[in-house]
Amino acid sequence: MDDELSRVFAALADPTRRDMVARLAVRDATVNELAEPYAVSLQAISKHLRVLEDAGLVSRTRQAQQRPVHLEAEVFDLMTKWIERYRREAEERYRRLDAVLAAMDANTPTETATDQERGAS
Amino acid sequence: MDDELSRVFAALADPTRRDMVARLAVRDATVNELAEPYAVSLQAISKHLRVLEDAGLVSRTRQAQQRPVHLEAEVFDLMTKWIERYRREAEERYRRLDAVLAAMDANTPTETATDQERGAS
DNA sequence: CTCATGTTCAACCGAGCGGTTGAATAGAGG
DNA sequence: CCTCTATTCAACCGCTCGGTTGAACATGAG
Repeated sequence: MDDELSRVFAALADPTRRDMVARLAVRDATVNELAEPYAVSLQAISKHLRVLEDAGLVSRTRQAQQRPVHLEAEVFDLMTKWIERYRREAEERYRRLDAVLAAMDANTPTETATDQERGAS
Repeated sequence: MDDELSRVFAALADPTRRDMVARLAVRDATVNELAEPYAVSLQAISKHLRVLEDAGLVSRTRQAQQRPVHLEAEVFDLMTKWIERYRREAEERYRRLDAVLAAMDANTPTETATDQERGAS
């Protein structure tokens, strides 16, 4: 299959699955309980859960005939780390550009501004 | 189409697109520059960029024949907010469970523990 | 054992995705 | 105008996805 990060992002790219995650954040639930609000078959929900499980977002135990679904918080960190890393870089770059523009505005527009930009990279 | 959050998650579910985002976090780039490292056609990269653009992750301007691609950091916040919200809920629930277990360990294991859990929900 | 409940497996279907190739468009430059 | 470069459009292909239905499996209860 694909790498874990891809699986996690793909799993959350579906509104039904995101909604299930949101509900599982409140409390564990069985497949039937999870399926109740949606106008799709139980099998479809079962498939969605498989996707979430493969992504490591949920785990399942057995309890009599039921299979309670539990949200695993750790995988979220993987995403958050990835996102935050590049968001920070992008924002830093944005601030740097702001500084450059401010410098260009303050000083005479010479090559100083572009030098600053290169030096910071 | 789907909602924005779905588009963003779906866009980042592809390793090539995530890699492009990573590189765009460092500096803007043209389609040709972006395509260079990958063993796929230029048209495939063009499609990937369309996906990223539709998700609001990148923007494009025109500069002579080139179309420089620029990473937009704001959309990352949308994801981060969604993720953090449910991660926090899940972790809080986990801590609560820990407390319950600790209480069960400390006191005589009566119905006190389960009462606490119900009361906290 | 039998039965009801809860869940999953299997096969199928239409839509969309990531990739291809070939042709078209946009703009700079001789 | 013609041409070269950069990029996109269009049609197609194989695969995966989200959904369906019908059958199978797992387990607790009578």
